[in-house]
Amino acid sequence: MNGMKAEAASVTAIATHPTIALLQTSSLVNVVHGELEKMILSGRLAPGEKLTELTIAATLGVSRGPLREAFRMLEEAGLVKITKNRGVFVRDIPVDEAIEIFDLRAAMDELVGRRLAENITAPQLKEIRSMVDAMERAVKDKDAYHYHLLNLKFHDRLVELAGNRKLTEIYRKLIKELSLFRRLNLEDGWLMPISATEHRQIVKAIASGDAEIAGKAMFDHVMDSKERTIEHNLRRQAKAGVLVERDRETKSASR
Amino acid sequence: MNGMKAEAASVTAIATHPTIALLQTSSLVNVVHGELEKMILSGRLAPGEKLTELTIAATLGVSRGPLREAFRMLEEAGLVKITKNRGVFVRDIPVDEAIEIFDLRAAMDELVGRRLAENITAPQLKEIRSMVDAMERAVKDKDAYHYHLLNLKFHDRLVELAGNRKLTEIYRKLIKELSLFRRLNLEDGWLMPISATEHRQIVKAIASGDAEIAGKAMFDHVMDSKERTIEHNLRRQAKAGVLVERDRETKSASR
DNA sequence: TTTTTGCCGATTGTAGACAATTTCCAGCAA
DNA sequence: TTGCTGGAAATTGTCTACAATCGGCAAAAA
Repeated sequence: MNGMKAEAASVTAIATHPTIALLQTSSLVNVVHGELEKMILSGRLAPGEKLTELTIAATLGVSRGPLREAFRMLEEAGLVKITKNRGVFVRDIPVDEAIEIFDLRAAMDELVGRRLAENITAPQLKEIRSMVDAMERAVKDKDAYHYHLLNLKFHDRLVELAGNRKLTEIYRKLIKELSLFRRLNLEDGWLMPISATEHRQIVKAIASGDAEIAGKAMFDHVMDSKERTIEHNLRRQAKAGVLVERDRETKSASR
Repeated sequence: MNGMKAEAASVTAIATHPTIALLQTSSLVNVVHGELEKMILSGRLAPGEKLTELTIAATLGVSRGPLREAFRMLEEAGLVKITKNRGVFVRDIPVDEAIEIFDLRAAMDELVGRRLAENITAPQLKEIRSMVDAMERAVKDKDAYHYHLLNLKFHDRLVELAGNRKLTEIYRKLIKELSLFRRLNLEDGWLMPISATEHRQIVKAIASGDAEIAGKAMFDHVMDSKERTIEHNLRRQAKAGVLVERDRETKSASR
């Protein structure tokens, strides 16, 4: 590579390179953890799926040591479940737990709403307004997927703007877990307009500066979102029957 | 237990022994994790302290593998910080983060108050009343340590009774992290009476069945508790001077 | 003196080997 | 067919060994 002679100089110089800086801070464990998380959240590794150490290790090209450490992190984050002597499985969030997470999120988002009403700045307000605009365009275009992404981003940004890092951290963990709730993703197409309207109201409440109203707007929105998601999910399950579930299990077992 | 062959019977019999049952469900990793957590929360491993793998491994009588896995779990839980190629350190929660945790806790406890006001049963109400009684006795006895324990138990029980397992899980994680906030533990002796009074009000509000009032009582209590703790902490720091801090850093650096 | 450079010990990162446990399947009996 | 029983294969749990990296110290240069 580049001149190895000037060692000291090259060290500081190299550290500015993003890829090298990454190597300096993140070990294999971090990389593997990130990789697995992406695979789980994207659905490439489906809920209930077994993660065999040797297989995954070979796939990612690492040994079992770092992989097991990454598994422990994912377990603590609630994305996988480790059973002694049996292995690691992608977690499947049951409806009860999804409901609990929504309720908790509602309380957290209420806090977000209050804080934002008190502290938001003009440019920040402008920023989230433009996000709402983008979502309304997605509604008009009937682009459910895009709307879904914007919606995630919108709420994430609101939490971030509330300025409580711990809150942000836990909020994001909850969202990740929630994404393991069966096919919560998109498909809630015809509900977009309602959701979009509520977003407009949220921004209005925040802009008004009334903490309680803004908090309530956020709280109600999440609770409504919960109702919609759960109900939609139950309907799906009823429609598809339990056969789908059995089919999926059989397929993964035969692999 | 019922008439199987000798072997099968003995297996099920053994499983009833608590220690054996533990061995069946928990691996070395879990044991080590639990042990380290206890040592950290009890203060035996102090914030900022370095946890050298070989040393800890020798102390606990395990190899580095399981220990490292336990470290990863503790890191994800926010109890230690892992720095690549430098090692594992017990985390030191800065004031900012403690404040953030209190604010978040307040929002969560507000939810707890609301839920309890709506759903609490008579025997449960009786139970928490008796806990408040016990705390008031501790106040009379000026037993700060006992009060501290009862206070933790009281709030933990309230969260538990709210019936949201996810909420309970995260609440407990936050409490653990918060316990790493410097000398939050006890020492807030003269503030006990105020806190005790607020507890009485909380129970009253819950018993009234008004969700919003109960929620607000919980919220305010946590926020007051935050103010007391932070202020108390700052005063301590000011009294001791910054010299202590410098001294500690110098000592650890020279090691 | 102050700074720099090179080496050495200590510690962490990763990989591989061995032990323990579970799972799967063939074979047999009811 | 159903259910049980061995035993082999697969998988996980743990340990040990080796490689990579860091921090500190001492010697040399400015």
